[in-house]
Amino acid sequence: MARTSGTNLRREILDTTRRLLIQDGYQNLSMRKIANAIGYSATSIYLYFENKDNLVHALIDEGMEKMQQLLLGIDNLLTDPLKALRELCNRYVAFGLENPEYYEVMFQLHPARMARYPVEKYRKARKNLEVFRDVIEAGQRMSLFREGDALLKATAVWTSLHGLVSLLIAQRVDQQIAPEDLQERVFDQVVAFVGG
Amino acid sequence: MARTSGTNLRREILDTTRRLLIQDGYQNLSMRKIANAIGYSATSIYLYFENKDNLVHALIDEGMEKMQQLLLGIDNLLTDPLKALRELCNRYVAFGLENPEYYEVMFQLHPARMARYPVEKYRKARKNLEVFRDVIEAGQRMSLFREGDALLKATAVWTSLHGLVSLLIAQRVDQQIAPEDLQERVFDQVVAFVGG
Amino acid sequence: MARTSGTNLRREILDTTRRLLIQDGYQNLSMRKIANAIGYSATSIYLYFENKDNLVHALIDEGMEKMQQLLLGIDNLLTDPLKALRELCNRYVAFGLENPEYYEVMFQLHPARMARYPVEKYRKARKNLEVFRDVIEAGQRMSLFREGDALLKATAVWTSLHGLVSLLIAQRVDQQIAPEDLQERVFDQVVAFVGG
Amino acid sequence: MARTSGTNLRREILDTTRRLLIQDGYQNLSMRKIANAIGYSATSIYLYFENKDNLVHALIDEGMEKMQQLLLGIDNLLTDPLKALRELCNRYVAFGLENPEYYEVMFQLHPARMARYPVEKYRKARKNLEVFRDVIEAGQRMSLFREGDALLKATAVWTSLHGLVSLLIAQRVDQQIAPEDLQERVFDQVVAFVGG
DNA sequence: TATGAATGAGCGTTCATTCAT
DNA sequence: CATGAATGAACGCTCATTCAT
Repeated sequence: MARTSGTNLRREILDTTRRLLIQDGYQNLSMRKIANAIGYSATSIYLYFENKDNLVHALIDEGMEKMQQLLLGIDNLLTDPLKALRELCNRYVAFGLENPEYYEVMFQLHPARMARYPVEKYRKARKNLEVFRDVIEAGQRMSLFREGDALLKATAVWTSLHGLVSLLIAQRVDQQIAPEDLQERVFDQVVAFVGG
Repeated sequence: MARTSGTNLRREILDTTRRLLIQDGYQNLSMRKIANAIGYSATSIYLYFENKDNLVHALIDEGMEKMQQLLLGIDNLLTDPLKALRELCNRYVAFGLENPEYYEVMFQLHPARMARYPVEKYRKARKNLEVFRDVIEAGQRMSLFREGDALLKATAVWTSLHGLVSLLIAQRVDQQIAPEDLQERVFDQVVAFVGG
Repeated sequence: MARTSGTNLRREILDTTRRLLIQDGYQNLSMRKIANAIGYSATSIYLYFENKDNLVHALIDEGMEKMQQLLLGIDNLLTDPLKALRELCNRYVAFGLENPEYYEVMFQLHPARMARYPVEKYRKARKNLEVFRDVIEAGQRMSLFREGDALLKATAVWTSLHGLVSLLIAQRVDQQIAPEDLQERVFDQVVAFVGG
Repeated sequence: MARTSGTNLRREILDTTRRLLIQDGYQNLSMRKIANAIGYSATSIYLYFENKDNLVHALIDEGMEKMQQLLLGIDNLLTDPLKALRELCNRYVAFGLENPEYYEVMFQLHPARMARYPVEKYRKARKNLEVFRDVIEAGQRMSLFREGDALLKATAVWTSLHGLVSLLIAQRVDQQIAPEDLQERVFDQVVAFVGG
């Protein structure tokens, strides 16, 4: 029985999968659980996604695009690199904390545990890193930032941000530490490092 | 059939579990496999560990202690904080990269997704952070490092290191980046931040 | 969308099914695969065949007819029974070995395990046997063959040929035995038996 | 709950599997069906057989041994080859008709549809053929049978018998033909061929 | 202390088929 | 004439766990 208009089920599957990912994590994600959660038979999922990997891939894809739009939405991205870098950090972390389900599949999943993430999607993933790199390069051109391999610097920055998001999501940060304090401190570290 | 004195089986289970964990990853860890590997029946494990979660908890516990010993084994830990900080970073990352699967279980497993990790074990995990804090405090006392909340700084440092290890383990670092370069850059960032 | 004139789809289904059958075997034959292969929806098949069994029955039917035509195409079928008998054997075995999966469905599928194979189709299957019988009878009339119940003799001949094809298809013949040798030996046996 | 003494379940599984094989054929044999039929959980089967293939292999093995004992039990096997050959045929066919479930997995299963039947079991399978060969050789030594490659002749004989059994089991023999008549005719054919 | 026997729940996936349009 | 949407049943198999001994 068709409950909603056709292609909406695809959306519903994706959304429910995200919800379950937050709740139970990737390890405990199962096609049946998704199906039950949306009130359809497990078989139905296969009408919209070839298999579990494909479903997760689609989710990763969405996440990458969302993050990219968020990062590219910054004002004066290349004209005010100092401010932009800080805002990049802000938005990256905000995205992670607000979309932990995306974040987990996007960045914490070991590729060996999934069918290889298709090459063309990796390109999309890399775009995010390139935003950081471009901003750093812009800052370098304007002599606001120290010289040095911009991609490497971008990756180092990303490393810190990723650590921050990961620990906060996994609730591994000591309770005595206020997340906002830590976040600010990490941003300081990052900005200081890129050189302001 | 009692092959060895009683409590040794507990040890054997832990050692084998760790080995299997490092070899095959958490996803592929199963009670049956552990039992087979040590040549006992699966049932026997339950004589020493209430369930799988408990066993894994005990393992995390041991991992934390191992890492602690590794970190505390540094020469002149509190007398040469500058060198010590860099060596702390070195050893932390080395531990993570040498035991990737182990590291994942220790730091990436979401506590809410396992039976609650007992509070007193969290204290042990915290010990590692405290080593970083103590070194930073020592440096501050010797006026080698900038002032500021040492625990917070330690956490920020840890954040970067954790990010580094996580990304490398998950093989998410761009192929154009040499891991050693990235590592050095992150260490620089950390040391610069703590202020040398 | 109607791509070709109506009843041609039935033909297309049958042809494709046969192709898939020969390619992948009965076990791997599925309605969805057939549908995909012809570029129609799975549902469409049901417009022409009540269910999978029916489709396969129709295919068996066609196979029987094909074989019959093959057998009836022999020159001087009833005028030179000696040569004809040997050629019958030749063609029967060739058909089996060239279409092993098809052969299996035609002769090895247990009728009780499919929806009852309609009686009138059995008649068509019987036609093949009758070709053998007719040739034997012709030979008897010409005093080339020994007397005796021709249908029974035909069945005995068929028995040997079927055994030969079956064992070769199932790859159960000892590797030391060259298939051609075996085939010749069996033909000799058959011809000798009918009595030349 | 242990209903019967331990190792009897293995027996029960094997027997039930045979029963189901007659009923539904290999294609429709499933672990669940077996489990249901014996009133145990599907999981339990895996305590006694590593997987479905292993279970079927065990069955094939049993069948081979049974048949071998049956064939080797003939009196004066090598001293009265003429009688022995006919009795071999008798017993072979009798075995097939009385144990169609064994027969199906033993001789009709295409190896590609199962995990490769282990090599050492193939040896056992070959033993049956060798009984035929040995009798033929004995007859040749006593100048009772015509000369010629005994293994090839044995295989040709087997071919006919296999065809007979297969068609009878699959109920493909025309209803006008009395099975006993056909059987006798085939035996005549065989014996005549080996040369008496 | 240790085990053999057993299980219920679950996994991803495929299948033939139905039904409203 | 043809389909898109959907499903229930089944598949082989693995898992953590229990329980009587």
